[in-house]
Amino acid sequence: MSEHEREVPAATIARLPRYLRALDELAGQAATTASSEQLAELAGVGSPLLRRDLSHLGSHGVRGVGYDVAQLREQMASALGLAADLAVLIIGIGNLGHALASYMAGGRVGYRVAALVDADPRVVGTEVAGLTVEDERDLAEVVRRERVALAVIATPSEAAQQVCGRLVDAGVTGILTFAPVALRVPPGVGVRSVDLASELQILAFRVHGEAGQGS
Amino acid sequence: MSEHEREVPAATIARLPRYLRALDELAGQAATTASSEQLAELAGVGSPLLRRDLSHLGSHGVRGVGYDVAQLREQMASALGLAADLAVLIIGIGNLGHALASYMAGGRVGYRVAALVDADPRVVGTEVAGLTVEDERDLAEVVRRERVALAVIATPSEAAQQVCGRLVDAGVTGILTFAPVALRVPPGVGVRSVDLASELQILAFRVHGEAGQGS
DNA sequence: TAGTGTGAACGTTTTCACAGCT
DNA sequence: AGCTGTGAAAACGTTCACACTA
Repeated sequence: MSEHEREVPAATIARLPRYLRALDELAGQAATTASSEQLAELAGVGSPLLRRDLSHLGSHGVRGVGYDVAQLREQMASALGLAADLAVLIIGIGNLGHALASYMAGGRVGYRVAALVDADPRVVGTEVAGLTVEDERDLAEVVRRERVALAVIATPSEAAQQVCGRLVDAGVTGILTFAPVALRVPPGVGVRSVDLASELQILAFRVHGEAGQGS
Repeated sequence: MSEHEREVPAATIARLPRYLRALDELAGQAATTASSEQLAELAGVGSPLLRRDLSHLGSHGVRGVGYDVAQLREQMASALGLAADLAVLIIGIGNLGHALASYMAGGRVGYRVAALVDADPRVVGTEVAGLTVEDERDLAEVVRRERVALAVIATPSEAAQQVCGRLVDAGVTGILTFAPVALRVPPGVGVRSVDLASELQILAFRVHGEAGQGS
C-alpha cells in the first residue's frame, strides 16, 4: 500500500474552482454533456490543460462524447471537499471586512460565514450580514464554538501577524489574508494572500513599457 | 539596436510589489542597507530567488554588504512604473466596490482612484471616498476625461464581460476583476482576477484531506 | 467521427552552489 | 569575511500530437 493516492499538482487545484463554475453554468443551460473544448472555453484555459487537470483527478470522460456535466460536477466538488460546508470566520470588520461579509454571506457552496470578529468596541455587538460581531478577545472561543476551519483576515496590516498566530493556535488550518504582509505560519496551515495594491502595481507594469497578454 | 531591453519574467514582476513593501518597511526602520537574506525574509521568499529577481532588473548590490535600501526602492518603483501615478476607475459601487474605493483611496503609491462608476440610478450621484459616482453610460467619456489606464470591475458577474469590452474599447489597458468569470480581452490588455470564493475553495481543498504548506 | 487520455517535447521558474568582488 | 550575481541543474507546469475508443 503506497501512500501517494492523490498527488494533485497545486496549479491544478487552483483551477478547479473555475472548472466547477463552468460546470455550474453549463448545468444551468440544461446541458448534460460537455467537451473539454467547451469547458476550457468557459474556464478561460486551453483544452489540453483542462484534460490534463481532469486526468489528475482520475476523471473518466467518454471518448467521442465528452464529460457528463452532473457527474463531473459531483466529482469535482468532492475533490475540493465542498461537501464539508466549512465554517469561515472573518476577522476585522472595517470597510473591507464588512463588504466581504455581505459578499460571501450570499450563499456560495462549500463554506458558510459562521462568525465575525473585530477589536473595535464600537463595532463589536453590531449586526452585519445577519451576524453579530463578536469581540476579538474571544477569538479562540469563537473558533472552537463554530468549529472554524478557514479564516479571512481583513484587519490592518500591523495586526495581521498577531491575529494569524492566534488563529493558528486556535486550530484554524486555512487563512485568506488581505493584509499586505508575508504571514508566518507553521507547516500544515495554508495561506493565500489577496493584495489589491500589488495587483494594480503588477498591471501598471505592462502599461508603462508597452503591453502583451496577461491572465 | 535590438528591441529586447528588458525581458523580465512575469513571475518576477508579480513579486516586485512585495519587495517594494519590504523595502518601505526597512526604510521606515531607518535601515540604509539590507542583505538579500533580510529582504527575502520580509517578503516571504527564499534569498536565492530574491537575488535572481533583482538581477533581472539589472540590479547592482554591493558584494559583502548588500543593497542600498533607498536606491533599490527607487529602482524598483521605476521598474514598476510607479512614477506614472496611473488613474484607476472602479466600476460597480455595490458593497464591494464601495469598500474598494475607500480602501484604495487611502493613498498607496503608483496609482490614484480617479473615478467611480455605477449603473444603478440610486447610486449615481452619491459621494463615496470623496468622489461622486458617475453614470455607467458615460463610461467612455469618463475614461477619456481622466485618462484612465487601469480599471477595477466590481459589478455583478453577468455584467462583467460587457463592461470589460467597453472598458477596452475606451482605451483601458489593465483590468482587475472581482467577477468570477473568464474575461475575454484582446492581446495587449492585461487582466488579473481576484476571486474570493475560489480562494476559499482552494484553501478548503487541503483541509479535507490533510495538509501541507502553501503560499 | 469526434473527443478523451497521455507520452514526450518544450518552456518557464526555482534552487543549488560557488566564483568573484569589496 | 561576507554577500552578491549567475552558470548549471533540477523541478515544475504547459503544450503538442496522436493512439485509442465509444
